[in-house]
This record gives sequence, structure tokens and C-alpha cells, in this order.
Amino acid sequence: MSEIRDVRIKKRQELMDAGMNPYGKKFLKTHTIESFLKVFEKDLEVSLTGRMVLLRGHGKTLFADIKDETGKVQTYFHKDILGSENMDFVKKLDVGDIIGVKGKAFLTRTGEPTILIESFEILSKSLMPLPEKFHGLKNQELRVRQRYLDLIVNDEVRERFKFRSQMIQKTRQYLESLGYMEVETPMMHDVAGGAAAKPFITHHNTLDLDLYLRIAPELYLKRLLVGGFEKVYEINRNFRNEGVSPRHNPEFTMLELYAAYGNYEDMMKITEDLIVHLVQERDPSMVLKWGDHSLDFSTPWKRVSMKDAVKDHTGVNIDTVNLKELSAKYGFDDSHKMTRAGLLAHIFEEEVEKTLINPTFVIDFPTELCPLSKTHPHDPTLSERFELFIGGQEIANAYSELNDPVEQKRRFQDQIDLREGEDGYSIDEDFVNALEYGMPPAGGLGIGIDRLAMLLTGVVNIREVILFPQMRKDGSTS
RNA sequence: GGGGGCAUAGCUCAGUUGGCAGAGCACCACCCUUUUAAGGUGAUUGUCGAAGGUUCGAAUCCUUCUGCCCUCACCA
Repeated sequence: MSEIRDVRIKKRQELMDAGMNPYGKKFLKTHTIESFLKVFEKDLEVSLTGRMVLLRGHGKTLFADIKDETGKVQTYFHKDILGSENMDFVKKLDVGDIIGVKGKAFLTRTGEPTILIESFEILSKSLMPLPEKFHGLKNQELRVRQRYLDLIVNDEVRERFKFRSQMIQKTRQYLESLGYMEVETPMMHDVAGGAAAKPFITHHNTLDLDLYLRIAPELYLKRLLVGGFEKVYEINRNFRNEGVSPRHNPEFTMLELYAAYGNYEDMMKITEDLIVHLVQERDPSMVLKWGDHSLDFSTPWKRVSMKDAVKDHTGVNIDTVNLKELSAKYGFDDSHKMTRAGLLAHIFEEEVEKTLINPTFVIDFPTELCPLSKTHPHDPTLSERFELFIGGQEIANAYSELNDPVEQKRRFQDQIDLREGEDGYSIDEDFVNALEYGMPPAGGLGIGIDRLAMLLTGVVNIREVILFPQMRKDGSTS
């Protein structure tokens, strides 16, 4: 129905014809709505801006709720104050219009702080109707495809994205306070490394060069350790050409940080400290509701080896169990390269991950699953690596970084052999070369920022913490 | 990619056994000078996601397609 739009286009023209610009310019406001409400005082002269979200006509007057980034306030257009000519302009206003107002504060009979408008400007005439005032916008698809409407109408959505921004801001402050330096490394890689994932492929025309959108910044950040920076971090996007799900978006935000001369124990401490710091500000009780779960962030967090986690949960002792029996049970057949380590990881993912609701560090990963990690000094089959699980999801992943170039190259080659024939996988020779110059021992950590934001805001779908998550092409008009 | 569910007015939603496509809000007109999802009177509002099929007759049954949600697989 374009009738509403037609009516508004007509009003737009009538405003212009009457000399009132419906798309105004810079407007100086004295307060945000939040700050106005805080300092409210009768007869205070203020100017405010906002979008009209609710109109209540009342004879020769009009109440309009206007909303800015910080809140909502009632305004009052009165014919006796504005005069009949201005009141004609008021009749051309609609829900959705963005206006600037000047006026005097007062309290209505019922005690509502209100601005008695002395003058106003139309800063943007809205042509499209907003979603319904009471039920708002619920349609999942529209909420994402037209996120701007979601943000206008659904306050809790706007608050959630504000929180996400503050969470990242606090993370930066925390890391800076520990002496970490933020860096930016390439998004376009000629070798897709640092994680096991399918990359997106793109092409540089002038250089005639196929490039991969990065799947992880890891190998570049470690080059910086070689270069002599001792504490670096990066918060930015990774791109993985894989399925979309309530927990996966093709582009997602990752914090990676590296500390020279440290190890994965340091990373465990920094992970716990950072997340506890963020949770504490959210809710000092340290317990957050998340979906059907309640997450208890009280320290110290549980630590369990992968072997023990599997043993405790399934009774399977991976070192003594009959492999054939077990692989049959878990759907492994001869076509898989079945090893005890591979099977352990498989059972862990199938049976254990989803049960790790309160924060749990899983440690002592089999080395063959950790191509970038140092091994335990006393047991080379295990690596100095942990993954942090909260709410059954992997939130963080960290190692004592492997800094032996010869061993690193051998492990890369093993990975390539496993993925024989697949495109996009090759050894980052320059990274190995960098290691040959000497990288200090280091702890390295990655934290999934979107998932952390999910936990801290209580939502179970990643698209609720990503402003514009990936969607298919809109099929509604075809 | 596999399996299940959903798609009706700008928004939120009803729609019985296949029998004239509905409500609330929004919009429009009129009334109303402190309302609070204001109120009152009246009017308008549709490619029932798309294309086929069955039928005297399809929003409703069948097929295909598109999109969204859930789930499995890949993965963080």
C-alpha cells in the first residue's frame, strides 16, 4: 500500500510550498533527552532533537513523544503558543518525522516531564510508516533486513548493540592497561592460514593475484612477535566460507592477542580476568541468564583435561578402550583416518562440549590437533593448549605458541597431507621463514567477540549481536 | 547440502469442513486545550510469498520455486 507514502509526499510538497523545509540542516541542541530528564526543572529552556514515535492529537493541541539515542520525552504543541500558521505545519507532521524543538519544560497533571514547544523545525520528513507502536517489529527477517527499523522501534535491540560496543571498548581499555598494543594486519592473505577453515577467494586485478579473505590473523600477529613487539592484539573480522547457523556468521569478530615470553597459563589468567571484569559490570552477582541456562562465572573456573572430560562424561578411557568398537559407536569408519586422538576429539565434540555450561577450561589437547602449539615438556603427545567453553560453546582458544621453525614446517606439511587435493591450503612459507629468524616463546589467545557478546546479553542467536548478519538475496519480490 | 516448520493489509495477528478475505494498530475525514498504546464518530486499506495443478469454486488440497526459522553436517 503506497497510499500512506503518497499522502506524505503530498505533505512534503505542501510544506515546501509554504516555505517550511522538510529536510532541515544542522540543529543545535542543548541536551540529549536523557540529560534533559536528569536535570529537569520547571521552565527550563531547552532544545532537543528526535524522531516522533507517537502522536496524540487533542483538539487544538498535540502531544508527541520524541526519541533520540538516549531516550524518549513527551513534547506538547499548543495552538496558543505556536499560532495558527505554525499549527498548520504541525498538522503536516507524522510519526517517524525527525524534528528539532525549542521550548520550556513543565510537568503535566499526571507528572509527566514535557516540553511546551515554542518553535520547531522539521529535520527529516519520513515518507514510510513505522511498525506498529505497541507490538513493534517482530518479524525476524524484516528485523535483520531492515535493521534500521529494528533499531528505531525495539529499544532492547538498540541497548544490546550499545552494550556490544561498550564491551569491546572495555576490552581495549583492559588490554591497553596491561601494555598491549593494538595492531592491524592484512584482511587479504595470499595463503589462508592460522585456522582450519574454508576461505573466501577474491582477486586483485592490477597485481593479477588471487587472494583469500583471512580466516585468522594469527600468522601475521606472530610475525610481529618476531619483529620485536612483545604484546600485541587485534580485534577485527575473520571470514570463513562455511555454514550459517545460530552460532555462525561468515564474517565474525575475533580478539587475538599475543604475549612474548609467556605461555598458555598466562592466557588462561587473562581470559578469566577479562571476562570476569566484563561480567562483573553486567551483574555483580556473577550469574547471567542465557537462554534456558544460568551461567555462573564465579572464579576459579573449572579446568579439565580433554581425556578426563571424556572419561567423566562417557566413561571412555581413550588410552585403553577398544578402538574398533568405539569408532563403530561414534560413526567413524575405515575411510576416516582413525587415531585415538582424532576419536577423542570427536567424542569430546559430540558428547561433552554441549554439557560445559559454566565456564570450563579444557586443557591438554592431543598434539596432532594443534599444529601451532607447543607440546608439554614431559609428554609430547599433549599440547599446551586450552579451549574455554561457556554455555556449551567454544568461546576462547589459546596456546603456548610453537616457535621451532623446523617443527612448525613439519606440522604444516602434515596438515597439508591430511587435506590433499583441496584448494586453498598451502604452507605459509614466509611465516616459517619468519620463525627461522627467531620468535620468542609466547602465549597466544583468541576470543570470539560475537559469542562473548551473546553470553553477556543473554541471546542465543548470533544475529542478535551482529548489526547486519549475512542473509540470502531477498526473495520476497521475485 | 539433508530433515522439519513458517509466509494473509504498512505493522502485529485471526481465518472453522474448500463456499463473498477479517481484527487491532497505522493511514484519511470530523469532534476534542494536560493526553499516556488518549478518547469519540465515520471511511479506506490485499499479487493471501511466486508459478503451475486438482475442483463448479482454492488463503485453505497437490507440485515446483523463493525467502525466513529450527535442526543435522562443516565450523568458532
